[in-house]
Amino acid sequence: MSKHNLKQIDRFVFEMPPQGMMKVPGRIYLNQTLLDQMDSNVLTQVSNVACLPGILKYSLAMPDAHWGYGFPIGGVAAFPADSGIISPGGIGYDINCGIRMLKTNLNYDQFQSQIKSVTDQIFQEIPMGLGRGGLLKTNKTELIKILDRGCQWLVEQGIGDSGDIFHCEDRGSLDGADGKLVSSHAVDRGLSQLGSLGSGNHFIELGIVEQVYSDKLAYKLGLKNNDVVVSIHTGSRGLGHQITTDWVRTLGKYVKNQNIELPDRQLIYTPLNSSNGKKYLKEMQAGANYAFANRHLIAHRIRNIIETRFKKSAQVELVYDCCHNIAKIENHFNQKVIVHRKGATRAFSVKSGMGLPGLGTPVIIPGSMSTGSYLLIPTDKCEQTFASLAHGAGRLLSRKKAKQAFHIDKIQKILLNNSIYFKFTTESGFKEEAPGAYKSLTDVVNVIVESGLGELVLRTKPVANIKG
DNA sequence: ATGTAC
Repeated sequence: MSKHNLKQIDRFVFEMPPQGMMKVPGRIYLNQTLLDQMDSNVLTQVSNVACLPGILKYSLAMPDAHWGYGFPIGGVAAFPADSGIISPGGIGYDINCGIRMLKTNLNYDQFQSQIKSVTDQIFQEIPMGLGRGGLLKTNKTELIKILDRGCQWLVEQGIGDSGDIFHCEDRGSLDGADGKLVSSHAVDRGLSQLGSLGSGNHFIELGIVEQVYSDKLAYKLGLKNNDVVVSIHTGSRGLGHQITTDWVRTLGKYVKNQNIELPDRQLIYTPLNSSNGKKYLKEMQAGANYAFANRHLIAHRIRNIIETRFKKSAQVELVYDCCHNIAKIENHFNQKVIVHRKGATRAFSVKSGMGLPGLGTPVIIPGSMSTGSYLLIPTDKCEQTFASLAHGAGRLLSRKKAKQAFHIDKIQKILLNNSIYFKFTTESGFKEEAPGAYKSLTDVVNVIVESGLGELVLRTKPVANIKG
């Protein structure tokens, strides 16, 4: 599948007509620049996903789409909940990788003198990087409760408050999760990492609200110009990875035994209503609850750091927490479906009654470490995308290419020129995350806004960034 | 993304 086979059906929508085994068309939301920059393997992956049994409407790719395991990152696909399938490739190894934004009641002027020391303290106190260590020591019994109930259990233990739950996708806990099903290997990996950032594109960023596009929407979110915010991007660490590894192995055998033909071996799946499908769903939900709890614990420690430093005059509250890698059972087009979002954000408009009162589900879209984030509110038009939007700027260069292309000094210079203080765990990880390794966040957000899928609320500017 | 291989 090449780019010239794409048919432009709207200003920012390109369609891939069904060919061969494709059951539905592919649809990609992008502009000409993003199309030119896009790896053509993404098109192949979109068309491969379109071949999966029972896929509804379209195989979708968001404007930040790039190459991934089986499905593209930025891929969205829905299947009937009663007769459809679930596929680990449509969720990703890092189950419920996601982003959480916190707001403070401090403005830039009040915070400025403390930026470096707060960042240093966060860097020191939050476990990060590839190794071991987590903020909360638990035993297996407690961990199973976290797998079953996510943030809700933590709040019952006195960690965080009800506001932390309310401002979280699915209130920080997925029903149906069953921690008892999770392999002891996955549990063991999870025990030592609960409350840790990880590595790769995981980060903690201090930012300020630089531009407000909608006073009304920003007010509803409790944000205004110059407010200091903190964003946390991480997922389910080794536990989620191990759950996925376990199921990729099991389902690989199933697909082989059933002689199921697939355009790509990485697209292994199982019927959702099979015994394996139900188990995988429950384990995936348990992994998602672990990721919610992980972000919750990191946020809680950052809250303590800031509140202690500012002598209790400071308040740190959750703006919203969005999942990026997850499958959800939802209603779309008058049907109960399972939506796979892999590197995509849930986007229900206010009409849905989901998310926050009078808003819908806020969508936080972070860029590279030099660009900050956008906050948007989905419009009713997001029905077209099974209530999904982009999740970031999207990689332009692979990790390998980024490491070859960028020198550490140059990245540091870019950040210093932008007055962004930074800390990182490894030089190679830092290079992989160079700003130049990412596409333009403005292009991604423009596609969303110009195609009528989202309304801009505000943009933040980074003042400090920590890379795991 | 990931104790970057079973």
